[in-house]
Amino acid sequence: MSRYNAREAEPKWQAAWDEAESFRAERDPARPKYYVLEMFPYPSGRIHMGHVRNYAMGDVIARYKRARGFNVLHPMGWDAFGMPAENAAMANNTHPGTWTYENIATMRRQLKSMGLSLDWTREFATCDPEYYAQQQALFLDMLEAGFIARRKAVVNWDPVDMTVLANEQVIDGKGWRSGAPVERQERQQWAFKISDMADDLLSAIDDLKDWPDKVRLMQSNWIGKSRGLEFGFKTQGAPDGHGEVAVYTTRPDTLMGASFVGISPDHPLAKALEADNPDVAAFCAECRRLGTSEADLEKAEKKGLDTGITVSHPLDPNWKLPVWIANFILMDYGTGAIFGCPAHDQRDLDFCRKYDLPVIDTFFALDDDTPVAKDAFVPPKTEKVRWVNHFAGLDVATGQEAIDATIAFAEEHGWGKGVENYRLRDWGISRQRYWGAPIPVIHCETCGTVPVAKADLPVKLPEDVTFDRPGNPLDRHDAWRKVPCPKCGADATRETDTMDTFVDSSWYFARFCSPRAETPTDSADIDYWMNVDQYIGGVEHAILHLLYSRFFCRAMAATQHLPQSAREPFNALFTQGMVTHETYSVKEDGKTLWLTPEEVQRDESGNATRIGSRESVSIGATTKMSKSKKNVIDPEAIIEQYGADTARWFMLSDSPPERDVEWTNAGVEGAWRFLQRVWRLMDDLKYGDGAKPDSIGDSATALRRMTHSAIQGVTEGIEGFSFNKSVAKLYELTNALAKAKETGADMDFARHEGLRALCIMMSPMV
RNA sequence: GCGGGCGUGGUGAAAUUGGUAGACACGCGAGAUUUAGGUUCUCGUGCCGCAAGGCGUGGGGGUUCAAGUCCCUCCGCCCGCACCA
Repeated sequence: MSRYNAREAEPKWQAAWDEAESFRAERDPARPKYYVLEMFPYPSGRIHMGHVRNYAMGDVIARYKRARGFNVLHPMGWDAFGMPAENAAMANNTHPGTWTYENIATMRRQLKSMGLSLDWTREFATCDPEYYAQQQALFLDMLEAGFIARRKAVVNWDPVDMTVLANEQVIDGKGWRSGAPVERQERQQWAFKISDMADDLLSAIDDLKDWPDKVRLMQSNWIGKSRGLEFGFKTQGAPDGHGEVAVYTTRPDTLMGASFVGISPDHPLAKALEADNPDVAAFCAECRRLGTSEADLEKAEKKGLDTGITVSHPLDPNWKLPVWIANFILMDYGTGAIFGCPAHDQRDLDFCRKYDLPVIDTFFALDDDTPVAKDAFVPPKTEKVRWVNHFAGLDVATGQEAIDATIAFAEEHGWGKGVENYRLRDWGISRQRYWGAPIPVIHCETCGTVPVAKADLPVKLPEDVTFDRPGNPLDRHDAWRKVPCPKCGADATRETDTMDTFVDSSWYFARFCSPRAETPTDSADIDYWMNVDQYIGGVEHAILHLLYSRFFCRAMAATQHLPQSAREPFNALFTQGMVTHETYSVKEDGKTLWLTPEEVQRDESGNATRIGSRESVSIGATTKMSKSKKNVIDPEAIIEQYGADTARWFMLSDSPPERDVEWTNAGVEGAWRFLQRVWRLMDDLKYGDGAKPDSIGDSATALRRMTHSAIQGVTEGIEGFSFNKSVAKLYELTNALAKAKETGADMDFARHEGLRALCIMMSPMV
C-alpha cells in the first residue's frame, strides 16, 4: 500500500508548473477573462498563517475558474515600502532596500512552496523604481488635474527624536523610542482631495452588489454624510477678526436648549487667545498632548476651559452663552465649533454638570408628560415628538421634521443655512520618511512648488543614506536634495516627504495588467483584464485601503489612465477572518512570560506544561497569531512536515472563510489523514475503465446520486465562498466511495465516476 | 467614545426563503486489526434521566400556528477609527 509523499510530489509538480509557466496569463479576446486577486503582502520577513489562508482561498477560485474555461489572471507582488524596513535599518545598520529585497526572496520561496497557481512573470515590488516612477507620473497628472492640494495637517511630534510618529508609535501619549510626551503639531502636507468626491464615493456604494453588506455600511458611515445647519454666534469680547463663531449642527432643533458654545483647541479663535492668555495657552498645550487618534480623543476625560468670551443666541440677542474650549471637539469635523445642549445630548449634559453650566430643562418630549430626564433625551428622527418649550411657532411630527423645519426657519430669517457635511477628511499622504515613493515636486523660493518634469522621472531614492541619526535621511542628503528649479533655474530643493504606502496599494491591481509598460497602464491590457472580478483580503482593510483605491481609480479615470468603467476597481469583494491560536504563558518574577506553541506540551487531560522545566503553563485566550503573544505557527514548518496540501486543506475545512479559524494540531492531523485516505482509496478501489454498462443497479445508482449531489454541493460552496461546506461534501463523497464495496460492472462504473469527480473537485484546493 | 461584526454539543461547524436543530469533521467511548503504540476499520456519541419523558442555538423579553433565523433589550468577545500594513 503506497502513501502520498508530499515532500516528493509537491516540489516535483511545482517545478513542472514553473518550467511550463502553466499559470502565465496572456490576453486572449476569444476567451472570457477572470481576474482574481488577493491583497498583496507586506514583505515583513516570512509568510504567516494569515497569508496561507488568504492565498489558499484565492487559489481555489483561480483554479476553479480556470477549470471552468476562464482565462485567469492571478498575479502576486509586494507592498514593499513602509516603516518596518526603516526600523530594521536602524536596528541592524542595513539599508531598508536590502532588508526588503531579502525578505521578498524568502517569502517568494515560501509562497512557491504552497503550490499556488500564480503568474510569477508579472511580479513586482512597489519599491521597484520602475513601479514608483509610474506612480510619480500619476501624481503629476493628478496634481495638474486638481486632485492634490498642499495644506496644513496635524501630526504627532516627538520632541526628543525630532520626528513625526505614526499613531501606533504613540503609546500612552509617549513616543515609543524616546518615551517623551508626544505633541500635536501642524505641518504643511500633501493631500489627495478625496472629500471632494465624497458624494460620488457614497452613492456608488449602492452598485457594489457583490461586496459584503458590512463593508458597504462601514464605508457609508465612514464617509458620514449629514445634513445640518450652519450659522454664526455673534461674539462679545473676542479678538479682532473673530466677531462670529461659526457652528455646524445636525440637530438645530435643539437650539433652544443651548447652554454653551464649544470650540476645538485647534480652532483659530483658541489660537488667537493663546497668544496673550497663559491659561488658554496652558490648556491648549495640555490638549495637544493627547495625540491625533480619534479614539484617544473620544475616550479621554472631557475637559474644558472658559474663555470669558460670550456669544449671543441667534434668536435672542440678550441671551448670552459662554464660549468654552473643549478637548473633545475635532477641528477636522464641521467648523470645529459646536453649541452644547445638555437636555438632548449626553456628552453635553456631562460637560455642563462637570463645569456647573446651566442645564435647560428638556423641551422635547415623546409624549405629553415626559419629565425632565436624568439622562439626556435625544429626540428620535423617525418617531413622533413634540416641542415642550415652543420653538418660534413651529410645530412638527417627528425629529426629522423638527430638524428640517428649523433649517427652513433659519434660512427664511437669514441667520443660518442648511448644509451637507461629510465626516470624510482629505487623505494626507506626506510622510517624513525615507522608505517611500518620493513626491516629485521641487520647492523654489521664487516659483513656489514646481512639479518635476515627466522626462526627469523617476525621482529615485538615493542609495547612500544612513539611519544613525534621528529624522528623515532625505532632509540631510544635500546632493540629492539640492537641485535647480525646473522653471527659473535658481537654487531649489526637492520635496523630502515621501508618499503614504496606501498610495502604492491604491493602483497595484491595475499595474498587474501590464507590469512592464512604459506608462502607468496600457489601455489594451486594462480593457481586457480590468476590473478585478474577485478581490480577497482581511476585513481590517474594509475602510481605508478600499476607499482609497476607489478614489484613486476615479482620479486615474479622470486623468485618462483608466476607463470610466474601472472607477470601481473591485467587482466582488470577500473579507476573510483571521487565523488564531491559543496563548500560553507562565509567571516569571511576577511578570507574564509568553511561550511559543513549541515550548508547550499538552497531556491527555488538556493540561499544559513547559517542555524542559515541566512547570505548569496557563492556557490563555485564543487570539490572532501575533509575535507579541508568541502564539504563532510557522507555515514553513507545517509545509515541511505535512506538505502544502495539508495546510491548504486544513485552512479550507471546518471554519467558514469569513470567520476566524483556530489553528490546532488535531485539525492539521485530521487534514493530513484525510488526504492519505483519498490516496489510499485510489489504490484500493476497483473502478474499471469508466465504460457505462447497460444496466445500473440500486447500489450503483445510490453512489451516483451521491457523486452528483457532491458536484452540486461543492460547486455551490465554491461559488458562495463556503469552502467549508464544499469540504464537508467531499468528505461525504469519500465516505460513500469507501463503503461502496459491491462488485459488478455498474459499481465499477459508479466508482470510476465518483473517484474522477472527487479528484477534479479537490484539485482547486489541493 | 463612535462605527461594524460575531455568539449553536466537549471542539470547529451545518441548517436555500421563518418550517424535523446539530450535516460533515475533530475529540471522546466501545470493539476489531496490529508484537506494542501510531495508522486503519466497525459501532456509538447534544444535555438531564434507569426509563417514560423533559430541556436545549450567550441572558431576558416579544411577534408568529411555527424562531438559531424577525423585533426589543442586556452581556461577552473581535475588527476599524484616518501616519501600522
